[in-house]
Amino acid sequence: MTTWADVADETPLALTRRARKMGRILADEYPEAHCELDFANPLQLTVATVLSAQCTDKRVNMVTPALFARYPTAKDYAEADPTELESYIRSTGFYRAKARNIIGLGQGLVERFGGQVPHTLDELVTLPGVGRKTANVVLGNAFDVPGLTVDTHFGRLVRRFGWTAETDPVKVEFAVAELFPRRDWTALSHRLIWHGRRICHARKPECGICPLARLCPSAAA
DNA sequence: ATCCCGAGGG
DNA sequence: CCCTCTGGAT
Repeated sequence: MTTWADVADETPLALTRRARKMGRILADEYPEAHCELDFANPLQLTVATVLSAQCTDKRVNMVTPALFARYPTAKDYAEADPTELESYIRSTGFYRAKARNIIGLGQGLVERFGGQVPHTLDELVTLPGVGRKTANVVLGNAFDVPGLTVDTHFGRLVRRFGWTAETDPVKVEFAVAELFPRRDWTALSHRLIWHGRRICHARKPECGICPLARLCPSAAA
């Protein structure tokens, strides 16, 4: 078992080795882990990811077919009536703010990026509703640019694992980036999120059936 | 630090 | 009833 006392004494090299062992176990456990938002192009993924804030992917996928049919292009969002757009996305929560962001997102894309979703993090985060986490989801899943998507699951798990004690998402991202090669970042993000949803729940983690328990200080308690 | 906001689970 | 769900902007 790995205890918190062990983690406190762990060298950077030992931490890297333990983290990568855990990463391999997750890879074996979730070989099929992938983005669970339904989308057919970068614009759809960007909008779906904006909608996914504080909402399950399953619920986002319930509203996006009608939404994407009604608003096929960035220009359609840019010209959308807020009340009508809200009616499509109401059940995802935060619907007024999300509708406002998505209209601004469409306008930003039309005015500054020729109606196309940009391929860099710096450009993506200039768009309303798109923060670092959303930008990394788009890069990793629409453009095959490696990115760590530090959301609530990701942060909770890596702190429980003792990979970092940081709570600031950007610091968490940089800390985990040190532990894994770049090419693994996107898949690792998916696997952490899948594990968080299936076993390492926020409320009642199922350490008894967790394949990582032997290497996780939070399971030793 | 607080707000935005709806739906489902324990 | 409270907590949580792949956050972001003010």
